[in-house]
Amino acid sequence: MSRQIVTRFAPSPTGMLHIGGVRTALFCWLFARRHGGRFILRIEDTDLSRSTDDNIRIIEEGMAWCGLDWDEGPVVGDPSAWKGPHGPYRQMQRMDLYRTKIQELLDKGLAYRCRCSRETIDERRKAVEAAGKVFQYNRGMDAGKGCADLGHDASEPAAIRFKMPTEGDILVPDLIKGNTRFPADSLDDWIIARTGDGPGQIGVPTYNFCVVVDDTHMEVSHVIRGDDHLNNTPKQIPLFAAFGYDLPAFAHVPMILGADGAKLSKRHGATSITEYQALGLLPSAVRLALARLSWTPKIDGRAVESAEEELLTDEQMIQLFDLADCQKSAARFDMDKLTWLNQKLIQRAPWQELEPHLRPFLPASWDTQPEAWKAQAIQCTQKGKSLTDMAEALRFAFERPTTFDEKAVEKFLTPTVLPALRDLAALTDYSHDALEAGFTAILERHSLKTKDLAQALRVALCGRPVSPGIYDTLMLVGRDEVLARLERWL
RNA sequence: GGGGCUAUCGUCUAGGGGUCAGGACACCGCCCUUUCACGGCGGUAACACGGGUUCAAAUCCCGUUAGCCCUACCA
Repeated sequence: MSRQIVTRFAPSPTGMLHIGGVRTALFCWLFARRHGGRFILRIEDTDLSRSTDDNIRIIEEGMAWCGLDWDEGPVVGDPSAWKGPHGPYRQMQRMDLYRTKIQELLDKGLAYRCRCSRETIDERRKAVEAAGKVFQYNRGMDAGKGCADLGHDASEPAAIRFKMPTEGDILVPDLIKGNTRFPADSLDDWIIARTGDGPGQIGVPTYNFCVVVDDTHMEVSHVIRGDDHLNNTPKQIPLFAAFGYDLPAFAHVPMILGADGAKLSKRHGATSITEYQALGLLPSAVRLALARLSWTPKIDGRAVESAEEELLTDEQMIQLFDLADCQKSAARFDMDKLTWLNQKLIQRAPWQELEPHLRPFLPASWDTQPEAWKAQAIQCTQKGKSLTDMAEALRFAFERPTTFDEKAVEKFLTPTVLPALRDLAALTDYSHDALEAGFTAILERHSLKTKDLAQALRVALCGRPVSPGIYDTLMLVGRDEVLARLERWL
């Protein structure tokens, strides 16, 4: 009987929800969904000095906006509530478990109390480095100088260190990177719990300790995380062994770099998911773009081969997702590709589906418009690259222009078209067909080309020579308002 | 400094001994056109470097270089 597939995304609430984190979460989510498993959101808030409730909320909201729903994890807006059988899902609320497990290690002699102060360690580090060596606690030149063999009791505050193996290699099996060997002597006895507040107290455990305990107790089958954690894995593996835990499968996914190949940071533009939302991107486009960095979907064993095949739905992504088709190397973030994906997804979405995403970018009066009007407004602007483009393209429908493109006025609102404009005011039926028929008749009467009248109208109605199809423009503005806007030119 | 990961068009990538090294985005050109766009068609463009192994290397091996990660009582 095989274990159920369980993945988890375990962000630290020390800042915005980074786009790289979202990608990791997306892979975890896709993998869980692909295998009918469970996806856990766990908050790693053991860094007391940097974690905040605000940041936890930002993570939850960002995940929700991206459509990355979790089966187990915190309940949005209620710090003391959670869903799932393995809670709580905030590490600071799991201290009792950690302390029990640390005591267990202490009792078995697999960990020890360390009373070395930061100052003394700094001194020893300097000495070792002065000799041109690498400082490692209780290794090499530092061997025997620390607390490893002193058997300190709990009478004084102490940090807890884990006894790491000193010989051989530690093998890290990985579904993406393959097998990697780390020499045991490149790792030292690391701290699993910070110095406690007083004698007998065990302080807040550190990340590398909590992940091992939590991943096991939450029955995580596949640890999918950024490859910046690959180097942490050989520290964690002996800990799994010390507890007698089974090893989960590991999959370290490559980092996302900025366009210049450097670590993705603010100077590359948007890094937090909230910024992508504000840019007018569809969550589905963000998901696809992120998924396609370092992952090549294979359809019948063949990589996608056309623009059409690039446009995968969530269902297809879930169906196709396979860690074996993931790249080992880091990928640069490509805003152009995201923009293109966004445009294509906007184009093919039913207007009703687009409406809730578009609404935040439109004036409040949008809500009072009739459904048919909304449908038309959306459909005739669905060629835009983003929701913000669409909103901008619809401005004319909400506000009377206050300024006019001078060059355009000069070029299109010529004395020869004004009589045609006057005739147009006589049209009363604003259905598409009637407008077209009326238009054609007016053009013939005044020997004008479509372009002449259409452009003149655009400038008079919108202030600039750019708008949706001219009949759409007229219909969206509405007859009364068309007449009002035309008045100043006649 | 030590340890680890990585390396095909500008970008994301396919390809894993014999391919004209394929696709997508971007870019350029042409066409369509009531504006802006959309759309259609076509084009430019890559195996980091140096050694091996082999009849044959982008592909396998070694080295170099470069980038990234870890080396915290951060995660």
